[in-house]
Amino acid sequence: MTGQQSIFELFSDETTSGVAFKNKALKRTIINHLDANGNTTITDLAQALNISVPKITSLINDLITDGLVKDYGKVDSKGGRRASMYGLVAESGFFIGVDVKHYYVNLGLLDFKKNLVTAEMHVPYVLANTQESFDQLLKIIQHFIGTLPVQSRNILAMCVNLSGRINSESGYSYSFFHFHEEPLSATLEKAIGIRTFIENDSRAMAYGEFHNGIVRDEKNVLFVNLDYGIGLGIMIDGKIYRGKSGFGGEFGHIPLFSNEIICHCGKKGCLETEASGQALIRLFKEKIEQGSSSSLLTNHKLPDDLRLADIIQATKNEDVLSIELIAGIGEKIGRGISVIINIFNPELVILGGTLAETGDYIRLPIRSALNKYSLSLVNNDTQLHMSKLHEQAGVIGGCLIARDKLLAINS
Amino acid sequence: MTGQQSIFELFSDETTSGVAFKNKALKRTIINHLDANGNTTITDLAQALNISVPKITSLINDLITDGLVKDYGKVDSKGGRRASMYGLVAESGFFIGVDVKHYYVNLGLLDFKKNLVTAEMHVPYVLANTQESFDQLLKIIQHFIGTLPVQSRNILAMCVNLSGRINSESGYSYSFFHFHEEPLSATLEKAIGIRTFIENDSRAMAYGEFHNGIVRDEKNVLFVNLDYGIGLGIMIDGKIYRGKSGFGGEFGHIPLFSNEIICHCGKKGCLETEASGQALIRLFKEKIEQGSSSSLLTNHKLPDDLRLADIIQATKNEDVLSIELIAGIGEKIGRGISVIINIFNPELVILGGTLAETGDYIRLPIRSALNKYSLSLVNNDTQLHMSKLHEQAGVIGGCLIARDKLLAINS
DNA sequence: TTTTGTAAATAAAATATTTTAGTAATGATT
DNA sequence: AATCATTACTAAAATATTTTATTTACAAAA
Repeated sequence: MTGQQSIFELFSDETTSGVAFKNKALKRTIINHLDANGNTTITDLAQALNISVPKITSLINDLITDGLVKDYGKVDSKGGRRASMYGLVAESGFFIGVDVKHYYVNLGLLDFKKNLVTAEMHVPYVLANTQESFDQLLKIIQHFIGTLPVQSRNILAMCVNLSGRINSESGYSYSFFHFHEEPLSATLEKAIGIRTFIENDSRAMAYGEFHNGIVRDEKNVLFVNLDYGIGLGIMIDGKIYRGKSGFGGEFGHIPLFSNEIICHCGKKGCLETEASGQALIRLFKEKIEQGSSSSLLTNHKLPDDLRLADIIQATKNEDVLSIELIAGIGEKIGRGISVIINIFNPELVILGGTLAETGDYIRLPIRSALNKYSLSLVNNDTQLHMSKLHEQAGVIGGCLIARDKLLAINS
Repeated sequence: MTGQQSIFELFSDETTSGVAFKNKALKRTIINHLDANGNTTITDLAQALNISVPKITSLINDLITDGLVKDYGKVDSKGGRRASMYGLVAESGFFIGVDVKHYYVNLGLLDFKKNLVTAEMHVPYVLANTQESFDQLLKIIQHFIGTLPVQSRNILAMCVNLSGRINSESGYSYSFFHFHEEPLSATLEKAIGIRTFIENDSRAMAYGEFHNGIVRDEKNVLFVNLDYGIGLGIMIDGKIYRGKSGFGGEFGHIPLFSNEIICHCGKKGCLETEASGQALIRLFKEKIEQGSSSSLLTNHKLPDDLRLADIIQATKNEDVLSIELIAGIGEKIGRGISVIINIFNPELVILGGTLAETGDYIRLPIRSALNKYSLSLVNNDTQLHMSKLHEQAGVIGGCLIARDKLLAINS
């Protein structure tokens, strides 16, 4: 009976009570259902939600006048009157994801039906913990918004992914841009003018894969982000797990090795010291110094700023040293993953991040290490897959987090 | 309007729909609320559940005629009419927990309000994977039920805790008593005549601590069971985590060491090979062979079947060798725990199981290992506490699992 | 004591929701 | 092409729930 209320109004509980409150809750339930199950009929909704057909009809009509739902035409029938299909309206709202990497930024725009409308990949940028770097990031975001084909007031929310320790609930980032008293999310929100969330990069990528990537019905999934560092995104019971202060999934710093390499976290023996992009680069340089050869050498010298992307590219050109080193790294990563498989007994482990782009070169050694180190009973339950969204995992994940946080989905 | 329906009826969804279904759901919600929040008033319930006062009144009256709820008298007021307090009825149903250890069984009876009515501890029994051992266990359970002061038809459910790999959803036990095609829970149910669930011992103990022990409002908690093996119970978002097939928390077999000791799981380097009760006994025997002295020696010889309990007792008598070895074990356990702290960033880690009964002898080396191996930011979030329920954790946890599975609480 | 302010409980009225019965639409069958 | 069986949808009736108003109960202040 309300009609024409804004999305923001529908998704806030303030000052409503009694019947109005219940109707709002029911509408949100319907939107959630349509989101999770796709377009459906009134009869199906009534059955799934245990609400009478006339009531669903009236709620759906409300949602249609609100512009959030529309009639997608009739279904085929096998005898009997054909039912109308109702579903979400893609254009009723948009969401921005900003995936900040070490040397570039990816940005994307998602519509209400979870389609990626636009993506701008590899915008050059150097992430550093300075005010200049932050200002630079703001400019990149503002420029991106300027290029978008949608009105800015239809952009409902944004999520910025950063590496390091982030409490996405409070909005504080501890590893980067922690310059003010106020949470980073609030600073961003003021500067950009859009409701903003922040999230750890690995968790955002994981979120993308979980809700718009390779995951289908699995509810307990691990996503391993293989990049300069090694990150972990955890989905439990269909929800992203963040830990007490948002520091869950610090997989790179579990003390798995008995070496003397001091990790940038200050401890010794971290997984990351031997099984990460950083470690790969270190080993690569060591090998070259010891006289190994590689297609990356020009005049017997490595480029000054040898990047992970270079080595990954080299494996695609069959560079033997790169391939060998990646196999070694993979074996160690596999040992790390076997730890979390034993603990989580997940349905699926996804390998993502730049290193995962080497495909079987990294997957096979990981697979064999899992067989070696995981309990077979536990291991048999667990599928190992490569990322489906590849380098877009972060943007898509970011957009989805913005969307789902705003709509209170999966929370 | 229904009145006088049985608990089983209320907690099954079959063949009900429409208003009747919704009323059942509401009643369950009320019971859940009373369970979680204790006795409360109609006004409070109406506010908390967003249901009108007259409706709550009528549901509460129904529950009273059902015998599930009763009036606990008036609250004090500071002006205004005094409200009646309503709460669950302790005697409306009972639950049995059976905690099967290596050398004894603990049994307990819990009432509807989560009070432990009776417990019979340390009933002698030797756990072995044989039919005889199983039959013996059945006899112990039947005898216990015979001694109880409540009618058997008021015992609503039972849970049996076993070590090893257990899928509590399907009811299959893989490490013990896997003699038939049918799930072990079904075999037990037929033999005893009470609705039966089975659960992994560490998870059951964890469940006890989570819902009736040291945990207050924490939602992300780890329970480490230090016994002959080393088990892990995981609470995430207030719910016990079981993993895909119920094999989650295989903490004892993470490959943390680079030793050559073959674990009983068949792998090398498992945490359990160096940080567990088994390892403690092995080390103890080695030390004695190498000429160390201990109060456990009689005529320079160890008892043939040296048990963990003996060594734990010895520490209480200030036996130096036992204390030293436990400190060493603690250090290694601490390294293992630091792995899961980094991954989970939990609010609380609870140390339980027989080894935890050595108190500070085990806690302090664990604590110092955590400082050494955990990321400090993550570690600062995490409290480390000893078990509150001690050896009763298993029985209480078992009873609670039976109760909560039947009532569909926390699921 | 009486009054007053406040809150709970109940009753009555107003709304809302479900149920039931009936109508519309459609493919399959005759 | 007409009828049948089936399902969606809609209208009206029946029931349920909330809202509002009233009564009851209680402590503190006058």
